[in-house]
Amino acid sequence: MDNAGRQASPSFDRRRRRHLQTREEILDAALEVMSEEGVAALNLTEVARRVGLRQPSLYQYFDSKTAVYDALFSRGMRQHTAALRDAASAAGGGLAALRAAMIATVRFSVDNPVLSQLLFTRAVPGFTPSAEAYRPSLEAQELLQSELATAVQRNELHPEADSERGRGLLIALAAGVSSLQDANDPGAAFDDGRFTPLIEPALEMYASYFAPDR
Amino acid sequence: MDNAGRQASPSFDRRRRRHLQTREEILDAALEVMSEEGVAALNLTEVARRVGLRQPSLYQYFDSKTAVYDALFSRGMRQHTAALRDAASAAGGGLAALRAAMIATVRFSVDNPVLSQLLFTRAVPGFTPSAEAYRPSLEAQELLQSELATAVQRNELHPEADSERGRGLLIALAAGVSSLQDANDPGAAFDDGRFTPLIEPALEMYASYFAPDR
DNA sequence: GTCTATAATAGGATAGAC
DNA sequence: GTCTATCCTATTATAGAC
Repeated sequence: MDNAGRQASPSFDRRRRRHLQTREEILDAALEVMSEEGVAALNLTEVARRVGLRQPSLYQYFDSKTAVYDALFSRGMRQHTAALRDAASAAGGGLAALRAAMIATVRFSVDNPVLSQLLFTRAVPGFTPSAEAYRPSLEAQELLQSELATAVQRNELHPEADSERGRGLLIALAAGVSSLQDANDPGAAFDDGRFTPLIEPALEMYASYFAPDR
Repeated sequence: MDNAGRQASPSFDRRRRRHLQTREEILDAALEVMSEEGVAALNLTEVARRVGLRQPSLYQYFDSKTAVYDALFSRGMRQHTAALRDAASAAGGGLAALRAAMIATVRFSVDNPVLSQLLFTRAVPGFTPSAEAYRPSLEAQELLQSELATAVQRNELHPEADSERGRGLLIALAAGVSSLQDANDPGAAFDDGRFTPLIEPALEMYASYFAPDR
């Protein structure tokens, strides 16, 4: 191959690292712009300005505006899945992990409202995520399902909790609290939100509805 | 006044009715376009084409694109409030009315996803509804609160249900089910939705959590 | 890899004839 | 009240020099 030697050289690695770093900066700037102008109103000229480039130079990093959205989607899904996984594993599995995961999800949604719109709603007209970008969300689903099974096995929840209905209700609670917060107290962080504390009684309500002895 | 005589004449009334009717047709077409292209991607040229007019003629009916959004918002809020009010009064007040109102809200959201995005989220960048357009939603809030009070008085719900926390949880349930449906099974009507049936156990969960004897 | 210049398009809004 | 014509601006994307 032509570039076999170049791939092995340290300068090539440095260049590639720099390239990837600039890509990240572009994505960060894109999120900023979307925060200010709206998810659907991503403006590449403004993004370029913020990273200190001219607009055509962005095409060295992304093939199109849609590619920027897709990279944001992919990175966002990975971040969300990681947050969920970390919270669940720190809580030690089972019902405690489910609680922690749902709280982490609300926190993520509220602290990243723009990204959440991109990830969880159809806010951007032409955009459909690629299969690769969508994949991390499958891991998150599996993780949730596995913790539900654990909670049932540990006799922390009724077996009915580990059904499509039970899973749906759990997710609906997190989605509901997030959207309530976003609609009625936008801009507030998770820890300052007027509605985010509702996730606690919501999970309590869920746990008592699916109590093991029912 | 100059037009005192004209206002009294039947032809003036006819003309005014026709004008208002065309306004409605424009709003309907706008919703159609938004359904296909995205809430934020309202395109006045396309709207004009669908109602059989040229784009500049729309300015006889609305001063600007924002005015179209505002009229949609106003009409949508009135429709939602009416649906909620009708459902509640048909159910006879109290807990039954609350259930009916929440189901009506989910139905409205799922059957009008685009309109719901405009009403309940910040999907359209530059747009903020006028105070007048926003008013009907206050009536809906009062109605909900009054039925909560009734349900407590009738000993159908624990007094704690009629608190900010209780109200928040109730609304979060409806919002959660709606957003779950929209995100995971978009396009389906309320009666065919894979997730809309969750509103029933959700309300059951709510009622048992706020059972009067707890 | 970044730039200038520019193409290509789209879409909101206004002027003025009929 | 509707039209044609047009303006104006914004913004994605490409060509080609350095």
